[in-house]
Amino acid sequence: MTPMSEELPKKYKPKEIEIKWAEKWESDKEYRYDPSVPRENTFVVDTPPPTVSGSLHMGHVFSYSQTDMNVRYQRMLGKNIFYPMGWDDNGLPTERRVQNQFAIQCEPTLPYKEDWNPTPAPKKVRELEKVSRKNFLEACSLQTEEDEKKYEALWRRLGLSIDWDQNYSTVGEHCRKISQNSFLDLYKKGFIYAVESPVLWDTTFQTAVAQAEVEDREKHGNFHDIRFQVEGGGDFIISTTRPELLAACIAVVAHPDDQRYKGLFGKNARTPLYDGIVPIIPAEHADPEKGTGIMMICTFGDVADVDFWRAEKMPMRQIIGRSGRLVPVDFGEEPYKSGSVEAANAAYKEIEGLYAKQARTKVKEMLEASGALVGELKPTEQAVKFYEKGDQPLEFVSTRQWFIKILDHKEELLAQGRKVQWHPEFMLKRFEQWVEGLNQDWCISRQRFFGVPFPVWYPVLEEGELDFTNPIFAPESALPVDPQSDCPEGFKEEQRGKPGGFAGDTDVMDTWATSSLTPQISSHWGLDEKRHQKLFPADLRPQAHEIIRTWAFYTITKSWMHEKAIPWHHAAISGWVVTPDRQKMSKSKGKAVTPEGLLEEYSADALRYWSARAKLGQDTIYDENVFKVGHRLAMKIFNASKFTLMQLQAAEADSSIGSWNLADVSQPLDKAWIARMRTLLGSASNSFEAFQYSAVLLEVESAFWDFCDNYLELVKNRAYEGSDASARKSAVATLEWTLKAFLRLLAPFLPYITEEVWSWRFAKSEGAASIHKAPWPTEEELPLPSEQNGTDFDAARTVLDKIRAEKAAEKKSIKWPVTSLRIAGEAATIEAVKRVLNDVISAGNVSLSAVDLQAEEAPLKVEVVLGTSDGREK
RNA sequence: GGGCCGUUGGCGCAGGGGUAGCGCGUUCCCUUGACAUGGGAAAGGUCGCAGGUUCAAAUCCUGCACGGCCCACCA
Repeated sequence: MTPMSEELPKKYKPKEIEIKWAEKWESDKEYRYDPSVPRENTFVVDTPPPTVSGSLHMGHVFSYSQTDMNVRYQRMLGKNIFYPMGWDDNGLPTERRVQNQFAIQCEPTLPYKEDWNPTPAPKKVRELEKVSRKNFLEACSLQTEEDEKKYEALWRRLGLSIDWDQNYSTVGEHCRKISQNSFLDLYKKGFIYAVESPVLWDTTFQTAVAQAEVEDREKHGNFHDIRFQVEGGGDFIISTTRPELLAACIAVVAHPDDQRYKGLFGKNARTPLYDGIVPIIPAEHADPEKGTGIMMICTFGDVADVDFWRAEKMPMRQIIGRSGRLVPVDFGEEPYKSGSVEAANAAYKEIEGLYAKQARTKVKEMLEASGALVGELKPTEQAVKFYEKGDQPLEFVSTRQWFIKILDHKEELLAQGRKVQWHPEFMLKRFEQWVEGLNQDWCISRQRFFGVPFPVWYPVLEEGELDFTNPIFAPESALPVDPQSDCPEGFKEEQRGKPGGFAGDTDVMDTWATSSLTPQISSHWGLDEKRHQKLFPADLRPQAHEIIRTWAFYTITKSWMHEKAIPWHHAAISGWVVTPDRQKMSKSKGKAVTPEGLLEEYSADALRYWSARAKLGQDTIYDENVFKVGHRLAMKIFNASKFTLMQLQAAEADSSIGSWNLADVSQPLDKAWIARMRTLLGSASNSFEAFQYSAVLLEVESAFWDFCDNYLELVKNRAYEGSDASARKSAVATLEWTLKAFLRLLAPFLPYITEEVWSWRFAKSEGAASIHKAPWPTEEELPLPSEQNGTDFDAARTVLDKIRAEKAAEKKSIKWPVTSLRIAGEAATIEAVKRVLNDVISAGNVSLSAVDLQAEEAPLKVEVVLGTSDGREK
């Protein structure tokens, strides 16, 4: 008879609850993957490894929570869950941060210093300390380890049900091994080649970049109208925004049908300033409508130039160097050509060593002085290609790079993409459009430091030159290797860099070349075949839409190239978090709000609730009001559960009641409520199967409020102190099952409050210590459906609503007595009302004698008359 | 220029051939046996515009406008 209610907590204190359970889940190793379970009972997630670049933001909270909801649902279905976390810590973002944090710069020629330790530098240091590659990499690791601890703490606090034993870092040994192995495998399979050719080049970072990392930015430019002379007489005007490339001009082209220039084809033009002699050639890609219709081809202004240069086998006059400065050239030597060498060299000396932009201004001045510039500059807006992380325009620079052949396989890759189920479906279009628009093979080498090196060396020839035609590959068994510090087989370290010896490939791989292997990294591809078979392909790839062209595309590509397989069955594409004016929440815009701060202010459950409200693929507005709504729901769960348990405990304390189960549900109102719940269970499961977690939440939430506001109100008197034992049993049996069902339905979204409430009673009674391993509620828990539907419940609610409205209109409290209740309507409705009448009059404080029911051929009519006093005598 | 998504009460969203829904906000009311971090009620929309299909269109089709995103455009 001890009232257990005293054991129930009085107030909802989210922070206490959440920290308590987060710790418990960790110490119980609640979310570990079980390798002994067969594949078909396992659900495998290919989690995105967040870039380790300082801090996680609300966009991360948003999308990672959404994945966790799907995962928790699968776990409750009884699936063994493989849900790893990785850190994408290699690559440029880390290098840049380390450079700023410690004021250091990598200088690969320097020797390693044992006793050197990175120390955080004061804010504005101009001089960067030059350190060896190895020291630099150590600083990188130090920085990322610290961040990764912070990241993990946040994920745990947010309640992500990750198996932390599966953690990996993309620059760690395991990933280097897989990544290098992938390189070797693709090389063997003929998908990889190395070639020296013009590639997209970032002059700031001094590295090649891939098409996928390029973005267009609108920039101001100016058309310079420049007069060219024609050999043997005549002239024409070219309109260009890049006059600094005049020295790199290799040809002049116009459309073959362009009457204005037809007569010039076959002749040579003479460039101003340099008197360069270049052929005038017809070319289809010249647009008569643009500029003056005749244009110069330079090495290299754009992709069209590269294509033309390659197709026509023209000479290469590469005047822009790797750093973006103009390199020295001699117009007296091939491949340069000039009618007046000395004047040309003198003119070029003026711009040699300048950056392209500076050279542009200088060339304009020189053209003006020489009289070759016609008229004024004409301003224009133009799209300029930039590396997405860079702030200087990309140039085409001819360098030796490793490539993966994707252009030859567009059709196969499209077919692979179509085998994946995309959520939402239209995201497949993004994938297809990207693949169709590809125009370069995937350049995977980067002239950087913090990354996975290529497992390759080159023989050094007698002259000290490298023999690129005979690369020496590391054997698979030796991986991972660092060709800068490891020796190839059959060589000694002393032979490094010496004629007859070897030299290591100095490049590192594109970070995507590694992260495109996340399914294989998790499955231990090439290392543990049994495990690989169990974890590959994965079930679910969650990711954001802006990286469909990189991460999704490259992952599909690699899986196809390695094993002719798709990497995962489902791709769930999340939207963005945007500001109220629909801008993407960027770091600068979202600075004021950190996930940590919001967790303090609200709760993990509230943040998760906000995440859960948005559909896949749909942007969501950052709105703290929604956190409040989530908080309110959690609190309601707390209070309504407490109240329900009090009813159960009161009934248990009554010896005339005994125990109960769903077979005891006998009252029409209860049966109707169960019928309503049955519908809910069916559609919740359906929606979750389609990864439509937001639809589940919406529906469950609305049913839950209906439960609290209506069913609980209607049934509480009968449950609490009903004199009829069987009616009372019916009530408590319904209440108990309903609460159990709601808690489980809400558990994927609000894992903390539901776990807390579950622990009050059901952890024991149901034999599932954690709600997150309790079975997902389905119709099978319910007795076979009777002829009952929700009608009786609807009837009760309708009448109760009328009574409430009348009391509100009369400004009376909800308890105010009703002295007359007349209900008229169709016979079926009246019958329904009759069946639930006892509950209605009890909830509405109506005396039974005051009720008058009339069946008639007319819409439902309810008349409520209130008493003149509140009925309390004293 | 091509593609995709969206346009529903002040705001945020759901619905998707058959009498317009939810939440927030607003107004009014209520200290009812868990919950005032609460409860009840009310006001508020001819579902972007124009055509078409249909007995019936917010819902399907066509066109347009506006917003967003992706891609292309670099003389």
